[in-house]
Amino acid sequence: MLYSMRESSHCRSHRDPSLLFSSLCQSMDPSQTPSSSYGSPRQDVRLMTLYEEGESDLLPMARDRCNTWPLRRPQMDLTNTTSPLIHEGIPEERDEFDSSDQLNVMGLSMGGDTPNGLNDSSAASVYSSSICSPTGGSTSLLFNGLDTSAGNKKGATRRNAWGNMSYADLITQAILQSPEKRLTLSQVYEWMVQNVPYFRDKGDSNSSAGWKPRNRCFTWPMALPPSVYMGGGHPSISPYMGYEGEPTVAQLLAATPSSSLQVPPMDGGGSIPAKKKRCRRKPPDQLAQKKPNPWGEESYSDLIAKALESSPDGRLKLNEIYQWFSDHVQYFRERSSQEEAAGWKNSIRHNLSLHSRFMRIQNEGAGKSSWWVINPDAKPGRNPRRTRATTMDTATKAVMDKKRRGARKKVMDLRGSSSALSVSSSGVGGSSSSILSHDVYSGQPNDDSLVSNYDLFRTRAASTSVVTGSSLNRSSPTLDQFDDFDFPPWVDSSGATNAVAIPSDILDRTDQMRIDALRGANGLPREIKQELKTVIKSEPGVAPPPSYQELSSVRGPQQLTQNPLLRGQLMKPPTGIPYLTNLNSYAWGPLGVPPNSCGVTASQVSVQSALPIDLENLTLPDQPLMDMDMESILRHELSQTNNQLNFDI
Amino acid sequence: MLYSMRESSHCRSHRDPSLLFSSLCQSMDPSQTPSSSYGSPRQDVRLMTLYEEGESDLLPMARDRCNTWPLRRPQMDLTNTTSPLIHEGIPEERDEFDSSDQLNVMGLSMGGDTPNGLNDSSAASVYSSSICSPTGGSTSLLFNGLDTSAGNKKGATRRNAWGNMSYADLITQAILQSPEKRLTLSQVYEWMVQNVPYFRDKGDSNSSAGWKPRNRCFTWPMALPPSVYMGGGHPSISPYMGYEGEPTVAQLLAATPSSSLQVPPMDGGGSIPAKKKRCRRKPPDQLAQKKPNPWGEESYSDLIAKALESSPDGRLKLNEIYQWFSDHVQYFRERSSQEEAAGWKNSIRHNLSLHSRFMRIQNEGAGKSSWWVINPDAKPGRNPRRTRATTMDTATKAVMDKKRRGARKKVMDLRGSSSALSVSSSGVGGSSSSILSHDVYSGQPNDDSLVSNYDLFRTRAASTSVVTGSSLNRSSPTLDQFDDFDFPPWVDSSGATNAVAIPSDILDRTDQMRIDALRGANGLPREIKQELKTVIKSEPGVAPPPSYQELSSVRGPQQLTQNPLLRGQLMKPPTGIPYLTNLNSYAWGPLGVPPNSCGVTASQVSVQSALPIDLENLTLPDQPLMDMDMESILRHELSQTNNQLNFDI
DNA sequence: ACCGTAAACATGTTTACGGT
DNA sequence: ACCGTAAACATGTTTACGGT
Repeated sequence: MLYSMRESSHCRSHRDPSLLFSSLCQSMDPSQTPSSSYGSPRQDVRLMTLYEEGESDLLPMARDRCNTWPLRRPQMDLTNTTSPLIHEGIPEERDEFDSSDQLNVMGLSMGGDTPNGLNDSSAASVYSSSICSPTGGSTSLLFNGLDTSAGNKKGATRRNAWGNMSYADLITQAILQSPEKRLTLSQVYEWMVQNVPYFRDKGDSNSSAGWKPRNRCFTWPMALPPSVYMGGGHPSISPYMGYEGEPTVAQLLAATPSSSLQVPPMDGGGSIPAKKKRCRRKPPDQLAQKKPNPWGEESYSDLIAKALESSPDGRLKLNEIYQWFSDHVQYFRERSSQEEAAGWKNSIRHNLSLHSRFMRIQNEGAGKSSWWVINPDAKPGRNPRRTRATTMDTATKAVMDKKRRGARKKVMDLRGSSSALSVSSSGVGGSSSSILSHDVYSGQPNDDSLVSNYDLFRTRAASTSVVTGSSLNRSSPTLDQFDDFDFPPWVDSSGATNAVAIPSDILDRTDQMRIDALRGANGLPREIKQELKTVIKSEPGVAPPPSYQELSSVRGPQQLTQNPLLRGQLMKPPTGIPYLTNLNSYAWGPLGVPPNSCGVTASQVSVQSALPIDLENLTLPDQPLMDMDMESILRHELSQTNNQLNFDI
Repeated sequence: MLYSMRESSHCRSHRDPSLLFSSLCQSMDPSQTPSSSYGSPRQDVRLMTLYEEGESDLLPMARDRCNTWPLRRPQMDLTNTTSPLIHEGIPEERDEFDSSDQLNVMGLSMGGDTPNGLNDSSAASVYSSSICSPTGGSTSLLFNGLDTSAGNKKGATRRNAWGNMSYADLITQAILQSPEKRLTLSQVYEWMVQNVPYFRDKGDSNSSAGWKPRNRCFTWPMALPPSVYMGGGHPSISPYMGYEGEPTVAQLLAATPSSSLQVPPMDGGGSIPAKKKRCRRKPPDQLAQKKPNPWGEESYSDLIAKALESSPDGRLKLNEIYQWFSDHVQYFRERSSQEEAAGWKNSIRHNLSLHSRFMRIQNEGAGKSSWWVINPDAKPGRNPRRTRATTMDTATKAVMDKKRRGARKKVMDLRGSSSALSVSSSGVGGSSSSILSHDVYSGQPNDDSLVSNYDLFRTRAASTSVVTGSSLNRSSPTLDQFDDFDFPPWVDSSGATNAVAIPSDILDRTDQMRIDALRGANGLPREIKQELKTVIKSEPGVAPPPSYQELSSVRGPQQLTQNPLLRGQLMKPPTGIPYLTNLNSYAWGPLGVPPNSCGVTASQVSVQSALPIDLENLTLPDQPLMDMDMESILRHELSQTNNQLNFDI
């Protein structure tokens, strides 16, 4: 029999809504925390409840295989009805439909029996199509089939969250159990959802990101039934121009392979162009609310900034940002399942990378992701975005090319030089010299308001970013990026002023120390300030910011109470008492280091008291440095001093 | 008609071997350089030659969508016959066969005409099945079809390397042009190869990584024909247990969907278990040669180390490592096409991450990838691998868990603390203090041979890696990693010795400066040393290492000639003239800084002459520091000095 | 122009598994 | 046990595109 297009519905919910309900509950568990480390097991342990075979103590976690799954809301939210957004939101937005939807168009009944006598002699495995299949209602499936024949030396180890069977095994099963011994991908998905408990809560047509193999390109139209595209008789669709060979009789007789059971989306029923046109109409409810986003007024960028500012250290890792979203915004909390979160997580990453407002800071330690901080040079509030790709014709593109590269370079400098401003323990000792480039690089009287930290940033980045070129064959394509670097207007890109970038280039890079300096310089946490003041006030003399809790536990609270700098972490340091970690970008500024167009003088400032060598005689190249190895230059310059370096202090 | 299994061959080569030849030439162009920056266009420009429509000046590059494509050699190498490896190597290795191979089993002829009169009214677009279809021999296909109906305001921009059509468009075309209006993925691939010029050189059944959508899981058995798995009558294969509904008559009549035309692999013809068993038999030629790998004796790890050591700076970015492989090893050079390189590139990344022999160093600047260097603490030659995953049962796993975490943590420390040893410009000034932890951390007399740089590394990493915990809700899962950190045996993990990690923790992090220090400490480039000596000798007084070429061009060669340190970059610096960038780990050592179990003394060494403040009174926590925020501690400690910091030097 | 969303990548980490 | 290979991820960057 053939299902009619309209009356067909998703098999699972069609047959057993209660099961769908329970699996939805699972997938919406807001207590779930995102995973942090690469590939570590024991995450998503909640899924263990779906697993019904033994040896459940060390299940590999189920991980998100795709970051860009389109985040359509599941059609119903049965677990959390407190948020109007869920019901006002995206559910009706079905113009970008899933492949199984598309496959539904033709409709197709899948037989419950095995009509063809293919001789697969499956003695061991017992699969039951637990929900949809006419043969079974069992929700507990056995997965002892495919491995039993071979000596399963490793059978004790469960390879996947659903058991020992690989995807290949499962798919093989699915295919073998199909009448034709072949399935479309959608049919395979469906089979998985129906027959593997683990996937049962992942089978919504629009929430299968984690395990469906079409992980990266979700617009891939899986064996679209012709009617979807033919329906409107779209004139741009070309006819079949010929596939080699003649179709077999069987092919000609074959029906369409669809088995999913949902109706096509409501999007413009008449003409569906082959070139998929995204249509994202804001749902009427939300329109009425005038909220720009379903979660409220804030943009992603705003929320990220909020998250970062709410962190005592002003920094968060990507995962922590995710978590902040889940913890603080109901909309995202309600979409924290693996599948649902992929989209907004993608947006977070996108925004982090895109906005000059944010800056990435390397987090040392293998396998640890970076810190994200507020860019201290970003104007408070929403910042203009960095160059964003826009579709334009070639000519425009060519014209804009150089400009764009320059703009992007600036952003890269800004963001990449985070550590350039960091302060080291030697900085504590008073010999940090990053301020040099500030004074020096502007090439004019000490105009802090004009120059800002930006100069510090870009100087260093311009000089350090190119050392790549030292590979033997000079074939590294990365060098091309810097061929036509745009200098800021106040920088003489061909003169000696650039040469003084050297001192800033070899700056220390204590990233983590730097973070507070950033905040001190500009990006102080606004929202959180009052919040933490309150905390401090409520526990006078005892309450450190959360990040000091370990410290407190180690040393006892009394030592913390006497420390004004501790509290100062979240405020601008009082004038005259420079922030410890603020030396480079902040503390030196107020002290009025005299501007000098020669970086050597600045070197003196920071170095002379510590070093007996005479760095004033440094001869610096009179060309821009962006294609030079700073290391080499510095080494050379020091060699000019006749190696009279004396480190025996 | 049906092709018999044996006589069938790949359509393309079957019909037009010359075209296959030319496209193979394209895909094997060894001059191709790997891409470097994220998503930047203009890479793979060689593919432009395949593009035959206008507006070719700004084509988006074709990027590799999948990193893990199995690297089977194409069946023939027509462009480069100088290497015996190509012909001795993998070609016959066909046990891990591609999906289209599998689909071939049943054979299927695809008609060249459109037998069914589906009414798609394609007025604008003209597709020709240029190679395989009986209708066309044209190699130039027009892709103006699908977009013409809608106002193509943005039609001027080519969205993909092959034109404006999305993958979806193309697939839609393919499907619509099929007799049944449905295709398997393999058939879609085949259609693409046959009908889209861009993909013409990418259509080898085992080299389509870049554009085939099954990007991440290549073992996905795409609608395997039953015979592949049923052939041996494997007992573990269960029968079809029931798919909902009844099969249609058409389904029952339907033939298998295969259209590719190759024979199944030679792998164990009798019983092919559903659980795919990887069989990688070394080809006989290679066996005879006794070379462990088709490219020779070296492991990936060896080659990577060679690459790094051959770099004047001892560091390379991932892309540069790729390039080195392509440039220096014929086997890889011959496999430098996007598809073919995916596998060995994956292996390179795998090795980089896996071996403690390698260390990643953050490269500042947004969007720039890290430097990879030789871990100075790695023993020369092949290093024992870091903990590698082994399949084991749950009990063993549980037992080993803690141990493994400890071991892995060590590796992480080793690798993550790269920048801890870096030297800053302030280091140039003489106030770097990273050696402190060396003296101090060993907690015993100055025994360099025993302690090694490892101590430096791990101290810092242990103390800095945990600052994460400061997020407000303490829910960051990353903290869990450090719950049971294993200290090296010579470290008192609960005593005061750890406290002195502080000075090293707040070290400067001039990563790039650090690299030579690393080499000085241990990982000096062996192979390249003689090579570069030769260069220097052949051009006495003029020849700098490659990385100084820009410098040379800027300043003229004479300045370089006088610089012993320049040449010293690739050698250990002469005693008494410490490497400029070597201060932390190297230069201080020979000077014999007296060992002291209190880090404060070390601080004095580096700081006292530069700073008026008295850091000797630092009170340090008497607990291990790995769960503390160094920033906070330092700030606190400085606060103990009553804020009498004076930076006005 | 800004933004959310989707997507295509590059880079990096970890686990699995078969061959030796 | 080491290694090559495959694979499944996480993280980060960039482009595209539609809505406003």
